[in-house]
Amino acid sequence: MPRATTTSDVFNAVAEIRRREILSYLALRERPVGDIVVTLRLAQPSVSKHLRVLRDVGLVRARREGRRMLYRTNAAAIRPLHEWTETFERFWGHQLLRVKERAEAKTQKSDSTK
Amino acid sequence: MPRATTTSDVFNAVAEIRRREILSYLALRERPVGDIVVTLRLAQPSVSKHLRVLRDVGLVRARREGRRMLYRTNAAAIRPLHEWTETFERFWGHQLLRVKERAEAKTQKSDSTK
DNA sequence: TTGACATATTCCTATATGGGAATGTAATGT
DNA sequence: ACATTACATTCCCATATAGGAATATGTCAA
Repeated sequence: MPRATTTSDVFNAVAEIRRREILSYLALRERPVGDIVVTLRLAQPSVSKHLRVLRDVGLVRARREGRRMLYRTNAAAIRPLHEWTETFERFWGHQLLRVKERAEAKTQKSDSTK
Repeated sequence: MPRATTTSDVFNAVAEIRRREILSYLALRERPVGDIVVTLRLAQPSVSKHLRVLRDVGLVRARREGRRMLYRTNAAAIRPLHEWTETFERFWGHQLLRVKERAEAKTQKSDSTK
């Protein structure tokens, strides 16, 4: 089985660094494709393809303005990612504690850790 | 060019749902491989391979205890991900505002938005 | 209509999967 | 030494890229 599709979910979509860069760029404000091409120095077809992926998972929204397409980041779609990482937040502190605990256990050198 | 390696960074490593499940499971406490196999109902080789990826990017730590290998999640390695998503946090509110603004603009139906 | 501009799609290719099956390796018990 | 338990690695394969090149689509201007 191959890897999951980039459009299968937000996690897969942001796995690509170019797409993360695009998201950061479009978070500030709406921009036409050409601006992304120039600013991030990517080939135009490449940008269009990345935007397609981001659009499919709802990470960006688009609207047409004349010949140009204006894209902007839909920050709300990043929330699931944020929330998932947040579930680990409480363990950051715990792990420091564990290091301390192990250090103490070592000092006493009697506990068989089982 | 193919997709980046799963071990290229944390973003790619967590793109796989099985690996996210493993991380959640190992966040609570240290576990041997066999427990993951039984609990998450995955083939043993599959679990070993996922653990290998997670280890390579520092998302889990391992230590041997007799025949068993005990793995645990290294929550700190998830921080970069958490911090990246956090940069978008301030836009969640802004976007709600924008929706409101657009709704109001529509009501007045006079502004040509440019 | 014709041309120019802006973006999207298609075609091609090398590559990195993730799962299944089979096999390799390490540690323990007898 | 040998069998058993617990993991790790290797081999095979179908599949989804991401980039480059070429082409298609859409919009405006003269």
